[in-house]
Amino acid sequence: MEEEKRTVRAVERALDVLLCFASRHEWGLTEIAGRVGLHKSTVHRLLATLEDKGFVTRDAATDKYRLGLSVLELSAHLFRSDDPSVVLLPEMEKLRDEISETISLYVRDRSERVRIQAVQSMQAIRRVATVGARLPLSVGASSKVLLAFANDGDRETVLADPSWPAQLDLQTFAKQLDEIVSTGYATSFEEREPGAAAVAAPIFNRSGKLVAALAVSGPSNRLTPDRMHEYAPAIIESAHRMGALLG
Amino acid sequence: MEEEKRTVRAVERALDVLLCFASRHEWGLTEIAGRVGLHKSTVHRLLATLEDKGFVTRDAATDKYRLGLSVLELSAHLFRSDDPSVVLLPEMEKLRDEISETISLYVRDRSERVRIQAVQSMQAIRRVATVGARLPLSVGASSKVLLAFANDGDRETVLADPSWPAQLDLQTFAKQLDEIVSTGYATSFEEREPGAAAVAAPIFNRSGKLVAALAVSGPSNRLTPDRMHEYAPAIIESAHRMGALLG
DNA sequence: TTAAAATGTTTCACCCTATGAAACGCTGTT
DNA sequence: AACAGCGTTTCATAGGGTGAAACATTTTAA
Repeated sequence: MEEEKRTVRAVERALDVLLCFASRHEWGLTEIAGRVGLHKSTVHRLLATLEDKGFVTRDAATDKYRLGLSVLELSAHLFRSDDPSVVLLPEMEKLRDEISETISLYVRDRSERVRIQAVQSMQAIRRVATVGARLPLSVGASSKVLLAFANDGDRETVLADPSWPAQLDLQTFAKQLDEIVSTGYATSFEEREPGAAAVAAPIFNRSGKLVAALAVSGPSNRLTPDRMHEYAPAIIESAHRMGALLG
Repeated sequence: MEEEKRTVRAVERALDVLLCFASRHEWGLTEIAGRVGLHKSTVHRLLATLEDKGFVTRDAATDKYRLGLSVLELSAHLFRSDDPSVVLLPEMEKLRDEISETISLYVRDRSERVRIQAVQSMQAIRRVATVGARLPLSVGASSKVLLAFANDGDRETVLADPSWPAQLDLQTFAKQLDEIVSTGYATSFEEREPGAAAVAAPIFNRSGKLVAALAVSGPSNRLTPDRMHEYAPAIIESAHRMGALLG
């Protein structure tokens, strides 16, 4: 039970502080202290360090903390030219132009998924998808794709995760995933967000490894179940073409 | 001389490690240790912590370290809808369409400048400007604008900075800056990069505070000195309009 | 094939340094 | 004027970060 961790506590805490800014732009010192469960003076020191290195700044007006320019600097180097989010962008735009709905690209990160790329529909009513969003793996079409086509080991690890919602019946969920494997795509209708629906298909690289989920999402009155199944073949085909572009 | 620093050493070091990735995508442990001047085992622990929190990942193939998805997550929250880089984007695009050269937006950060927004020229030969780039404050049109229109205090602080290039004659440089204040804009011709030229004008917010520099840059054979002076009025006017949009 | 070099990983004893309680200063509110 | 809320600073304590060294593993050289 000892679970030796070879990490640095002070750094862990500082990064927790930094990650507060993934859910809100501006934080006060006391707010952060409350959220991360540390003493004010500790957080104060951590923030001073983060500020010194440019990872946070203080808003001139409100005096509250915000993300700093070092984050921007790093984000410029996040992706290489051969990364999925770069390589697949043109194909995503093509699919968007074909279907006229918002296209997202998700990868699994432990027991969550992260949207690593998005191109927006140009319709007046549209799904707006922000790159970088971290979402649960338990709901949504792309979640189910990422789980359904994962290695058995990965799938089990995720489902056994303590953060997994207990009310979900694992039996029926697993059956649902197996169904997705056989049809080759997944749909969700007002599953995570009311008024929104999505279709998703897996992207495998040339070695056959699941790399990402390609999702089409939009308002549920336009993206009806019928319409989604109608789009599915085009999405799967697009996902195939994308896979061929990856190492 | 003691200069009490109320920062956390371990965190400082971890952030230094992280900042390595601002100059290159992939790093090996030993490389990083050499760069930041720490022992392998120390860096190993710091990297383990950063990895645990998702700030770095290890490339499946090379086993080297890369930036992780937490950085992407944070970068999505870098700017609020009322931040310059967001508010000024449409006006930047307008200027780009008018002049057909790449437009950049810079802010000063201590003794450097950071490109916080950019829209690219659509010409075949163009200046490519990446958002997040950190550049010296000693050369380039926007540098001179950011210094020329800064508070006297700020200007002096920067020029007194130990990182300031010693070979630059402060007398003539200061005179140059004063000239820029009177003309209202600055130019640079193959100053920082051979083959590149730029014109820049200051953006003041409604309170009259210098917030950013607006720069037009392109290849020096197209953006000749004559052409730059010709463009200047339009750039200044655009910068004025931008300032009116800022609090 | 062996030897050597380089890279990443783990252990461990020492002592530096991160920690949180408490007190302080400041600003705005009642 | 009294109060509440926030950020800042100080300080004694012990908990934890540190780097040397040894180990494991892969890559390069001979």
